[in-house]
Amino acid sequence: MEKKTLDFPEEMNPPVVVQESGENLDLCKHKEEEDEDMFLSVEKISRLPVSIKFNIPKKIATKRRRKSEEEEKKAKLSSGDKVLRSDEILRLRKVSRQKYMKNREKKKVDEFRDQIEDEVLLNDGVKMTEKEVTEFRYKKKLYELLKKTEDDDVEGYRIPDAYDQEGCIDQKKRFAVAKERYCERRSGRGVTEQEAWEDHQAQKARVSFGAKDKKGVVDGFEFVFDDLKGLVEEYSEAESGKHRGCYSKTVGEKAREERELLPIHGYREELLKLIEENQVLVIVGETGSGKTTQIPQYLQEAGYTKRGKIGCTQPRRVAAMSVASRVAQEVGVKLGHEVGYSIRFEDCTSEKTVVKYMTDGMLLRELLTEPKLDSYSVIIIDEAHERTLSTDILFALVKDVAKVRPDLRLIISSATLEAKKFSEYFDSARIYLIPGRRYPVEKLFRKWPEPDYLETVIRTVVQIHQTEPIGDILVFLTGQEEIETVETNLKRRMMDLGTKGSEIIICPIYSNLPTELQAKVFEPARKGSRKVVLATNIAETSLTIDGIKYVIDPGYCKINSYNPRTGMESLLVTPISKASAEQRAGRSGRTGPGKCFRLYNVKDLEPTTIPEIQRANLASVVLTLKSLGIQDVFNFDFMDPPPANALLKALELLYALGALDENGEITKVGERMVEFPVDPMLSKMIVGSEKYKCSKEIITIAAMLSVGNSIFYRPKNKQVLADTARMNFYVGTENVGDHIALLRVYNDWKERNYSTEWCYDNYIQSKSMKRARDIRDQLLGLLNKIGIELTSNPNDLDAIKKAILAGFFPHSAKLQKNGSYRRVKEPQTVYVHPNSGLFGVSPSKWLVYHELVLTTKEYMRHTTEMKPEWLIEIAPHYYELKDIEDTRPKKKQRRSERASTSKVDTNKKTRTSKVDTNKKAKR
DNA sequence: GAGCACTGC
Repeated sequence: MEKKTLDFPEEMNPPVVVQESGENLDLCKHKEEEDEDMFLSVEKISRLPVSIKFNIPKKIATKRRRKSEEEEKKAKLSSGDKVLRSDEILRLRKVSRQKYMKNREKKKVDEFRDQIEDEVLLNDGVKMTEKEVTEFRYKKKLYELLKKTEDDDVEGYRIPDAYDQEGCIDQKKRFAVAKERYCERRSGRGVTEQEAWEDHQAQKARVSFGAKDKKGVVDGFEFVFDDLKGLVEEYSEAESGKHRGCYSKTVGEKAREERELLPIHGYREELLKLIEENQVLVIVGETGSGKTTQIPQYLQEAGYTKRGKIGCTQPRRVAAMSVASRVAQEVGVKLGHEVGYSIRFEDCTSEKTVVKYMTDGMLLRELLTEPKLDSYSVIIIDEAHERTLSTDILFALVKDVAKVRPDLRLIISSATLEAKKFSEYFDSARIYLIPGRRYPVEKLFRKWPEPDYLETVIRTVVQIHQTEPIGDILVFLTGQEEIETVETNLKRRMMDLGTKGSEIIICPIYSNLPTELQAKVFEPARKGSRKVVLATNIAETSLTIDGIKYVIDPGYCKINSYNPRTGMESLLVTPISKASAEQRAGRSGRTGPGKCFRLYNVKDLEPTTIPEIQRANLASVVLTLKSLGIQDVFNFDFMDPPPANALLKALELLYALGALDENGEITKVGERMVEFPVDPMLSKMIVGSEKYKCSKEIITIAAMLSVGNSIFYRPKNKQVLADTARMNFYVGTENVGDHIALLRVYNDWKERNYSTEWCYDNYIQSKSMKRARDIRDQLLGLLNKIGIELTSNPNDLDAIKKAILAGFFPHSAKLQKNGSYRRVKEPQTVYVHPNSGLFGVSPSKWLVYHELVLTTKEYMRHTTEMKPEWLIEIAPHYYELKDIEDTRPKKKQRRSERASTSKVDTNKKTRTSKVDTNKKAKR
């Protein structure tokens, strides 16, 4: 009580500022100078679009200061603030009249600047008009004149910062002040600020019961964010131990000591108690709380490992590896002994392993052999909010397992936005909040979407470069094409600007970029220059770049969605979700306070992205479920059920492939197929290769196809050379298709001893080839496991093509008169993809293709010529003679064909619905 | 003559 009145009079508490999105940006409890700055800057955030800002000195603002209070209220309302009660305002004034006036001043300055900006905005997107240029000059002049009279030494134009009345406060200084305060407190009172803070936080972290206490959860969570202030530096030092110079202690010792500095440390006992008492616990642990590394250790220390392993899933391989290595260090054991990880192609565990990190897909695979997870005592599903296909399936499966195993503990770790949903899903499981730790990120945004965001991106980069303190810039773009466009335009712009100012180094990064070119992103920029990273979504979660201080986020990304009706995939440029926006902004606050320039308004965004399970091809998912003995996939306990027609399509396909029988139960073939971690059509192709004595070739092709479309590298300036190199794999007497070409690429590479140089010479990505080799090795092992003999038939291309058709017979297409193709079983026109070796050569009449993609047209990717009679030979249950009949009289036959097709369709439907009914009956 | 974000088993 005393503390409160003495140090922080209540009337001095800044008002709670709510951004338009509803987030509480600043909830400082202590009245300090920077609080007011923060208040101002937050207020600015809610009103200022990002563009050239003019720093108008106080003078103008002073003139406008004496406006009525009503107007002030209005202004506050319009900026999204909660209006202060008028008595509070009066008291506030009493206490700090002068300061308040200064704030007013600033506010009015901002308003004035807004007016100017609105005018600038009118000309936004278009190139500089005469009017704009004149205005620009005029304002510059005005500014300079005013500057003379004001004793202000700020030069030029800049984006508003968290400034005080004198201008821009250096963020570092700001934190130095905060730290000073922290030191003072420590000496002045018995309680250190850290202790006080921990006390405070301990009250904040609260347990809530499912959705019943939603408000509490949200409030509590948002509360814990930002009052770290003075502690931020303390903590970050602890966290980034590797950056510290002196190593008098061993790395392990240091790591162990640092454990105690993590925010989660204070909640250890409470957390353990909760886990003991509750079978399922949803944990909201913010970035930097230490949950991923600490919880498994706490559980181990509490003796959980006596009953079984502690498994912790991660959505990404690198995460599983690096976290495991960190924990092994902290515990002081060798990685792979007591602490290990398990990812595809790499099992770094032993019999001793009690804490096991793994990818979510890996746990799903383990469930196939160990349905009750008997060897585990605790399962932690980390980053559950990312909602990968695997985690979504895992949710339902572990929920089921938990019912039959009361001793099993389940911890679901998620970000705020979805915590409530997870809790509801797990039968109102408890939610526990652990505060995180991170640097503050100032968010500036546009009220309206940008008409030409690439241009705005370039302008913002230039502006940051000219007006903001040193620090690298990260720009989020949707794809390679955009990255290349921005790169060339930005270079041009920088040239136009001449030599004044320091240089910028542009680093593009996207997953298809060869590794050696990707490395450039991680090199620190030369002294005096600034790095500008142009990245796709890869920089959102997958890789972290040090030194980023500014993030420019246009708010879009490409999302893959699968259309079950047409069986076609397409990549769509889509607005990101609020969750993504937060994640992107956070990328600027990793090593120090950051700034994020949003070229959109957060309030226009959806809260979360559509989960993958609702937009993916489900063939593989359904086969996995069937193999786990889940009969009724329609009533499976999905957190967000996928569309019914997507499930139906998957069932139909699996039935056609022979993986399911007419009752919808998994067959022998299906059991074999499920062993292979590839798409069901590919696994059927592998299983089918046994018959054609070419399993060796087929697993190579399957591996190459699994890698995707990143085998051939096609740099912009060497396209012709790259294309010529690619066509070398197609030469031969026969019409070599894309599948055979891929086989040749692999075999040639193997012949050259897997040479990287050979890859360079042939415009092939060695990274992809190495991946293909890994996959092939794995497939080889599995072939052995299920007892398919490794046979080779390299010269019988027909045998290989037939084996391909064994899996891909539904993907057949026939040439039409106009040169396009038509799918045999679906009334759909498709085209050979321009990247195919069959593109532009004398067309083959019948083709089998690997996949359909919708870009500018409906394209077949990876196609190979085939003979129509093979369709009947291989898939007599699927094709009739009519389907492949060559010549026919025009009208009559067509009608009959249509009739027969629809008949087949009806048959299929009845079959499927029969499958369904049976399942329901069984249930 | 088009163009492919990112993961995972």
